[in-house]
This record gives sequence, structure tokens and C-alpha cells, in this order.
Amino acid sequence: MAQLSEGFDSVRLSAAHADMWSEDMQDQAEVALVALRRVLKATASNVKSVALKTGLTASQLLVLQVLRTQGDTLTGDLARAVDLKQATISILIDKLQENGLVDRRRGETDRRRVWVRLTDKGRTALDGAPDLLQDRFRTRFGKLADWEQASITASLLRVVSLLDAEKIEASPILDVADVNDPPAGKKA
Amino acid sequence: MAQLSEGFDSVRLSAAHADMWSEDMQDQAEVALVALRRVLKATASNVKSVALKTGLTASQLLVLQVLRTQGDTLTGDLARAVDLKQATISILIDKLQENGLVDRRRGETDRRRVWVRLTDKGRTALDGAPDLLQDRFRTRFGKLADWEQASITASLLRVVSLLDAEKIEASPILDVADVNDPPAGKKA
DNA sequence: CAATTTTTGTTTGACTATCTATATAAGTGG
DNA sequence: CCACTTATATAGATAGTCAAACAAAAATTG
Repeated sequence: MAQLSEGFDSVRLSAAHADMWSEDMQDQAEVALVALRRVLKATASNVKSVALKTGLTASQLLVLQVLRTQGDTLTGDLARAVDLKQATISILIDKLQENGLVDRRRGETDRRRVWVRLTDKGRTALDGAPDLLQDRFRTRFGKLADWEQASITASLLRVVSLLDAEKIEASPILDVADVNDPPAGKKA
Repeated sequence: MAQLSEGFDSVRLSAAHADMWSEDMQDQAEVALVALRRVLKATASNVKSVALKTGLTASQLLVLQVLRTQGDTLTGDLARAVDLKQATISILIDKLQENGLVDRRRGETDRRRVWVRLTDKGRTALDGAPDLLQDRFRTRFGKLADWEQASITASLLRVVSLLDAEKIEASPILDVADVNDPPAGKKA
């Protein structure tokens, strides 16, 4: 997975004819794009390094992170969350299961379903490779003045809306599976 | 290529005890991170779709974009630019060359060097697959009020500085050895 | 109820990307 | 010349990804 993932082309830099424009009109967007590119690059290489530390691949790491965040998850939802096909997820889970980082459980009411669960070993593996970039962001962000935190957050949300085509399927966080089949043996 | 590139773990959501904190203190960072994740996801899927349109892979596309931006480039510099190994770039360039999108030129003074050049066909291929996401960003961004453009740009630059690892703490915690047995026999 | 369709997940086979390690070749300094 | 470094290429291995075919359980329909 390397993913590799710049996502934005570099700026066509043409420092020369800046004076031809009413400056800041065109350039502001490019500055913003450059900043975005740097963010993307930083996070991409962060994924690689975290993955490297665990001996996992980027996809595997991502799946584990989703599991840690959401708890037990259906394979199909996992596929959607990390944007891979079910077939791919199935193999990926095989690998993770071989290594004892996750396990599978059939749904009780609906036996087509397969819940994937993070094992203790999987949790430990994740803890062993902290996401430094993310932690750093939290730490530093937390030290900013309130008004600046608010400003950054607002801007990021704005950027999301600028990029938003129809609706970005907002990732694993919100669209959790319906709770028909209570994961992990708790029930009424 | 997994590329896959979420980059940030999902939020550990704990909606319940928001009242225990002076709210917005902790949550702001998480909101910002969620926004970042959505940006990353949007751009990642954008890469995929643009690559699909051209019949290129994400990496190939990226290389072409670098070439368009920077002009002729050494293979080694390309590797660095897109964060791949030289061996990988070499093969990648082979493919692009087969398809006539780039060509190689030996350096004249130093004949070990190989310059990679974007051909007309390569340029056309790039033009044939406009980056909609980026264009949309430019368009919408341009319509914002000046103050808002400035605010967003400033925030993005701030985020860059919050994330930017290299300069600040080089590598205090790099020695987090892999906890689990590396999947499918790979070495430390 | 039986027959059909839909949903959910796995398996298989092909393709590709990427990496490490090694090789080739050209510069550089003793 | 001889070692050493730099720049790129090649080979072999690992693995990730997908489409298509398959299987099983549920939902639907008549």
C-alpha cells in the first residue's frame, strides 16, 4: 500500500510572472495546495514508518487501527472502511489471523456474517508502534491557543467541503454497522 | 499499491463523557484529525480515479506529474521525490518508456546518470486526465473571500508545522522493535 | 412451503508493485 | 592501476490487489 499517495500534483511554479496577476488571487490557492501536499506526504511516510516498526504492511496496520477504534467489525465493513474489495480483505484477515493478531467469529443471529476481532496480541502490536505523527499533532495542537485551535479546525472542515464532490464516504468512524448482531459475547 | 493511505487512526470516540472535560479542549484535536482523515481519504481515492482514467498506476502517474513539474529528472531524484527505491523506479520507468510516455537520456558529462524526460505523448496523457479534485479545490477556493483564503492557507501551513517531524524531534522513539513475529518470515 | 434472489464471505488465478541483494559501469582519489 | 564511491539496472522473492467463480445463509416470492 504503499501506498504512495501524494494526491496533489506539485505546483507549477512560475515565480516569474507573479506580477502579471493581482497577486494573492491565484497564488493563495497554490500555497494552500503545496501545504496540503506536504501534509499528505508527511502522513504517507508516517504510515510507512509505523508499518515498518510493527512488521506489518500498511493495509494490515490500517485494518488493525480500524478494529481498535470501532471494536469488532464485519469483514464487509472493514473492506469499506479501508477501501479495499472483500476478496482482498479476506486474504488480509487470513494473514492477520495466522499471526494471531485478530480472530474471526461467525455472527450468531445471521451466520453469513463474520466478525473480526482484535486479539490482545494485536492490541499489543499496535501499542508497540505508537503513531508518533498523530501523537505529535495532538500534543502540539493542544498547546495552541483556543482561538487558533478553532481556526485550524474550521479551516480543515472548510477544506473538506472544498474537496467534497458529492459526499465523501466519511470513513470508518461514523458509518458503523447496525447493531443487530452484538459483537463479542455480550447480549441482552 | 496500497496505496491506501489513511494516515491517521480513527478517533477514539467517547461521546459519553464529554462533560467531564472542559469540552472542546480534547475534542477539538479529534475533530481536526477527523477532518484530516477525510482530506486524506478524498485525495487517496482521487489518485485512484485519475490513475484509472489514464490506465496508469498511481505511482506512474505520480512520476509523470513530477516530471511535468520539474522537467527532466535523474532516476535517483525521481525515486526520492516519490519515495520509492531506485530499483522500483527503474522498473517503473521501463514501463513508462515502453508506452512511450517518457524516455531516457544518458548524462553527457557523467555517463552513469540517466535523465528521464517526459515525451509529448506523456504530456498528452497527463492532460487527458485532469485532476478534478485539484481543479475543484482551486475553483472553489478562488471564490472564497480573501480573508477566508488567507485563513485557510495559514491554517494549513500551521498543520504542516504541527506535523513536520524531521526538524524538531529527529528520532527519539525509533527503537520500538516489532513486538510480534513478523508475518511470513521477514527479517528485522 | 419450495424456488428464487440477495447478501455476505471465501477461494482461485492472474497480474503488478515493491523490496533486498547483487551486478555493471563510470567516476574519484590514493 | 587499485580501491572506493556513486548511479543505475537486473534478478528473485514477497505480497497486495482484483475479478470471477463459488458457497452458504438469509430474505423474498408465489
